[in-house]
Amino acid sequence: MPRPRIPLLSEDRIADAAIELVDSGDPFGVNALARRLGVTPSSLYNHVDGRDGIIELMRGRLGRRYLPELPEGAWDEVVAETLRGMRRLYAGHPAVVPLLVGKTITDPSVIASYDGLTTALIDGGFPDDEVLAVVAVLDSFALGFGLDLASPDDIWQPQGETRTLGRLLGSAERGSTRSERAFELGLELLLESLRLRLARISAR
Amino acid sequence: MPRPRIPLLSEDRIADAAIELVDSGDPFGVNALARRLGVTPSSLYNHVDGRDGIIELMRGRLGRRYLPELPEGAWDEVVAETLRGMRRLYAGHPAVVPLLVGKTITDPSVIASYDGLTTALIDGGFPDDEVLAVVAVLDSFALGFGLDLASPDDIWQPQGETRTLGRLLGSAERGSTRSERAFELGLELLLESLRLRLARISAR
DNA sequence: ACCTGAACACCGTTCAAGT
DNA sequence: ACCTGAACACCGTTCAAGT
Repeated sequence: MPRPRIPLLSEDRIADAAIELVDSGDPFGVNALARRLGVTPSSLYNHVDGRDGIIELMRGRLGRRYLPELPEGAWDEVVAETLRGMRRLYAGHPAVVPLLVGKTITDPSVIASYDGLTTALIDGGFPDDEVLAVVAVLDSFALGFGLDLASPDDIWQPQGETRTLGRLLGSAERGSTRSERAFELGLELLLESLRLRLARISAR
Repeated sequence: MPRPRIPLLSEDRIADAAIELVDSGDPFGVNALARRLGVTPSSLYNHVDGRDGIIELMRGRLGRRYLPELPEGAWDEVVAETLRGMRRLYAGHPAVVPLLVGKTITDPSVIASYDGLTTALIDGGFPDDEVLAVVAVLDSFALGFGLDLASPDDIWQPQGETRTLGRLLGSAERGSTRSERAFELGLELLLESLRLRLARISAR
């Protein structure tokens, strides 16, 4: 079946299938993705810039679905809203997180989300030369969390005796509840001290 | 050269060569590692449990080099000391960070480090059912930072106009200085509000 | 016990050929 | 413009053979 009248593939169809593939628990790969789309691996290269290109498409597709565009309100509301969006994205699709790390972000809607964050912080009164550091902190926190969600159920597997860790792991809440609590705790901690810091800056 | 009188390989030699390989910027792989060790890929399987096994060996080797064992002092000193150890580890070997994520931690010395963290928090007065969440927050933060260090120089690459992000990126400090400042900022923020939280808990 | 070399199934990517 | 099928270089892993 060469050159069908209406194309079998498109960027969106490829991105959606890729997300489905990864969500299903199967390892991500160009060949597996092609199989799922009922198509030859080489066909994909008519639409997409290789493996990394597909991953960037996934990022964009998910960003548009989960991240607020043009968030409004006070800086701390924007921060909370954006980070919660990231958390929902990562929680909904944990297995994609490891694919996203360490790759340059180009997707416009995701860029827009970070732009919203920086704009809110500037408008809120944080100094120019500090905003990117704050964004890096927030982003690291969220990403680290996403990876926590993507991790195997037992992140730590002590082989011998421990003083405290083993005991706590035994009685620990599992999975998403525990993780959501930890996330909200971290967000609260970060926001609280950011407010404090801003107050000190403003007082100068 | 089959079966030399003294073995060519050992876990430590393999781990060190793997770290060297990744630090050099070449992509990690069993074949590349074998080449660097002057050995056939299949030889490695006499010492090591495949690709993932090698990665866990790297974690252990680096953990022993950078993480405090049996840290002493107040809980917040232990937290700061441990996180700074992680930061130095990640900063010294950023390219290994992406390999470590999402894999179960079994190496005893790394386990011991997390055990030290949980023990310090318990001793400091944090309640049993909150400590693992706090550790998850701290770990997420550090790991996110490691990944930030491992990221390409331009994490964000806006294609079109932005309101703020583009301008800040233009005047941003680059590389490790910026990253270290952001790390210290984040650590400060987290510790400050953890202290606040603990004070509230104790006051109850 | 520890290394080699051949073999295996699989990976991402390129490209000529077809319509 | 968009798909196929063959081909390429490379990947991690297994295993019999050698000492």
